[in-house]
Amino acid sequence: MAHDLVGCTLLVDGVGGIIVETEAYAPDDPASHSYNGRTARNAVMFGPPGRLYVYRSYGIHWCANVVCGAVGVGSAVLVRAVEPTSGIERMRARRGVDDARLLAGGPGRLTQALGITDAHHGAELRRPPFALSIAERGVEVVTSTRIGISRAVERPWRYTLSGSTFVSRPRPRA
DNA sequence: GTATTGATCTTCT
DNA sequence: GAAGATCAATACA
Repeated sequence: MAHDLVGCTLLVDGVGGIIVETEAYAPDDPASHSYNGRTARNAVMFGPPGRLYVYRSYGIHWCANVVCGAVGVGSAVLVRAVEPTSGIERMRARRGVDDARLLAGGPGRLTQALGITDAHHGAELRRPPFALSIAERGVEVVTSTRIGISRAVERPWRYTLSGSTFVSRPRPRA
């Protein structure tokens, strides 16, 4: 799922772009919020796939995940970066920056640029205001280790669009 | 260019 | 009480 989401287009109320960076989080994964079982915060991860799991990160930002797998599994894909294609001026207004790479390059930036908050927690991605369209064929995806975590660091579950300059960190940290 | 730190909510120990 | 799926501002090289 995480691999296939790269290259797809994600819009919220017409604002968004091409997903260029994702990370996978699995139930048996110490870095996953679902690792210690179901809680009030992560309950959406254990629900039906295709919904949005939104959580507060470091007390400041929102981060957006696509719930996948089956009901009761507890698996999700963190959307880490988008290449802006639609509603760029609205993103600039929300973010207060000019550089397109800083509009939605990073999980916290992305939610701010697309206007995603806890109000969208549990929402279905197939229904408005969301729009998720399939990738074109021939998308080249690079696999690397995840970033920003301290547990299960070795798992190669980060997926980026080959050659994209809109990822949160161009080079995976060594 | 890299390094350090403050912001400040939720969960886990 | 500490740590965390982060970002931006500041200080240095």
